[in-house]
Amino acid sequence: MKEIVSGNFNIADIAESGQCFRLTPLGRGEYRTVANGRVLTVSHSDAGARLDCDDADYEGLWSEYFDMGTDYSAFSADIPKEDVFLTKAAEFGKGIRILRQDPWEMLVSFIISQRKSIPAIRSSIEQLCDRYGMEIAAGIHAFPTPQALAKLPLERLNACSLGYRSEYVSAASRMVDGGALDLGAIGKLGDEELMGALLSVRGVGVKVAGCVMLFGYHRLAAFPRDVWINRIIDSEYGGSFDAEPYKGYAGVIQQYMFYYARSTAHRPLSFVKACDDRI
DNA sequence: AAGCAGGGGACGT
DNA sequence: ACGTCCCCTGCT
Repeated sequence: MKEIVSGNFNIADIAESGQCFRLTPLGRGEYRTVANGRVLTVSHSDAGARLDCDDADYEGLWSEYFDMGTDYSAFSADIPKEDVFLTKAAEFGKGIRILRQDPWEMLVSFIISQRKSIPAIRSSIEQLCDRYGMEIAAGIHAFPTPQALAKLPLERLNACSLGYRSEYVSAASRMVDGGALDLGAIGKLGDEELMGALLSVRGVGVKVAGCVMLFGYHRLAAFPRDVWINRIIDSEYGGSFDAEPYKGYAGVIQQYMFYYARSTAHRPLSFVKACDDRI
């Protein structure tokens, strides 16, 4: 058991921020994540969060995964007070951290995400993992390897509700498995070049590539624009938002905007009220 | 039960 | 730059 004392670590905020699909609520404020070929249970504590792991695993594995080396309070401190929306959004989402997730898992997950709602994305990914991922604990499976997916006939992928995305996932798997796309090597490229390399994958456009950069390669300058972000830019910023002032951590700003907008829109009134109470 | 909102990219022009 | 097609899931 490892307790993390930080005002900038809230596992519920992280789970709802749209960056991960395998961090799931177990009830009673507990969450389970599957990453690094391991399973981890995380719960709230008064001071921050409680991780169900020992010191060695924390130091060797989870500290990195939860990006504990980054000071998130510094980001919100930089937001100008005149930007009322962003100031509120950052306060609301202050428990968000950008997880350091696996590039391969992010690539496939965000290819699948296109034209799907978050519950639908989660469902597809769970089916893929349950059927083709290695069992790492009772009933819990790791994300499938490129090799495992590369050899599947399209019908197997279709059966996981991938729809027209099956061909994209299959092709990407074969690219990575065959060495045509080296996810480790492109991680050494600069932001522009990395974007270019990701865009060369069929089924990957600017938005998906941005998500892979931000969540799989921890390129905090990436600012993926999805329908929620565009909606905010329209309603709060008159149709154009300049992420330039936040260069270096625009992706963190994106997360605050996304999480705040989704939490206040189309939710039960009780939830919205609870949100207001926190500000 | 049935109707409907939700969600990016490829490709052709 | 813009229009069209892809076509199913989860929620109400």
